[in-house]
Amino acid sequence: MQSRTPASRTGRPRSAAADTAILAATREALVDLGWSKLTLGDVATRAGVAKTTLYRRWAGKPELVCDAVAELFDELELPDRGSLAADIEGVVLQFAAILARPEAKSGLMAVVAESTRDDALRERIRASIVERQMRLVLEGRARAQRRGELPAEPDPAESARTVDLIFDVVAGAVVHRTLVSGKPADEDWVRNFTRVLLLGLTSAEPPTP
Amino acid sequence: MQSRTPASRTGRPRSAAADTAILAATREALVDLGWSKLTLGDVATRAGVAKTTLYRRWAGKPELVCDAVAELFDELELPDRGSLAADIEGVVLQFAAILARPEAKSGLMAVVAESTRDDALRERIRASIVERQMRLVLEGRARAQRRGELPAEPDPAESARTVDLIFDVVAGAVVHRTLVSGKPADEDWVRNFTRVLLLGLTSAEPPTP
DNA sequence: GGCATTACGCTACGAGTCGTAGCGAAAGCT
DNA sequence: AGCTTTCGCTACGACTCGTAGCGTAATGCC
Repeated sequence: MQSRTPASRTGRPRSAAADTAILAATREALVDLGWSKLTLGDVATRAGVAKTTLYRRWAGKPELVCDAVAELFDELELPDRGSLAADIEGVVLQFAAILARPEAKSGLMAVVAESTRDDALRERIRASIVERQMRLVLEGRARAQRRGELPAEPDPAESARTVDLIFDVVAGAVVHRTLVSGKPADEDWVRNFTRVLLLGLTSAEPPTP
Repeated sequence: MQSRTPASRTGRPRSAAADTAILAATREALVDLGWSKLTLGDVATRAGVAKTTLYRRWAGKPELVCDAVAELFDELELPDRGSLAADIEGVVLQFAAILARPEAKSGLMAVVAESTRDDALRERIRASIVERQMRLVLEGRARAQRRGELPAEPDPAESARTVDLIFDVVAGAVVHRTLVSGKPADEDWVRNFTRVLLLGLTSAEPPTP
């Protein structure tokens, strides 16, 4: 996950079971203690490994929690529900369900907060968490364009800007609803949100006089 | 700010200058050290007060940083720029400018992360930070309805739901753009965002066949 | 003016966490 | 076999936390 892959095939290999046990223990500790009271020593005890083993694999608490939280987003999928609106509603509901879990709530925002002063951590988050979400947006958009539900955008720069905008709006709204407003992103809310988003993306532009 | 107001008018009053010095020192420490390395002892030294004075006024680091960050949002205003689109663009640009400052980046997300396990802190954030932003949404919407740019919504429940949605979309998108995607919410982005949002809010709803 | 009351600065303290070093044993590869 | 790397364990200095205790300063009430 984080170790160098180079051809160091000699010596005792690292226990793969330890990795999964540590990441599971990290999520368990996030639920029980939250980010601030979570200590690496406690995680090591929960995982049944020595504290030193943890420090050999992860540089610190942010990196460990980043990897532990990232696994939560592995289950995100983009099933074909027939229409763009239904596809969006499905993915957003999945995303909201993950964010509703306490280990995601406690961990995700804290790691993002740390990343504002740590470029390496920011890149780690981008690669292991954001990347996967962004890919769903790209897939969904391409599928909708094939269906003719969204206009094709020939200019690649303009297209990239649109994808970025969609991504920030969707992910940002769900996160803000769940973590800041503290209200559930339930089916009613998602339906409303999807309606507004789709109208915004598909409506003809007014002449902006 | 956080002390009880009751008629305890006897005894030496708390120094108001100390409050402002402490909050300013907190923001300064946020810039220099970030959330995780910020200690109350260091803040006390920067502010020129004793560490015990800090603990007499604030329960802990999250409460202190919450108050320090909240003051950043005092400057938010809603000038009348003539049209709803221009009003939104103005406010969003103000909001983005605040979020671009390092003390806001480091502090805001960390406090929100803490609030996921602390109801009192969540309420403190709501009252001192979120409340003010929400009021701008309400004002802007009422103004737009007076101008006829947005449809009047007679049902109060439906109206509240719409306002909540707008708020989460606007604040969430800007925060996500700035802190997660790590890209600036500049004029181009804000113009694009405002266009999509307004189209979503003003377009006639399709009959969802 | 004197008195009660509260805030302040300062020092010191136990408790807890951090990240690391050092050791012997275990588990692979050639 | 022999070599190499990981693992579990213990112990350690350094640091931060939040609080207690004390003498002093500033205000309101009489």
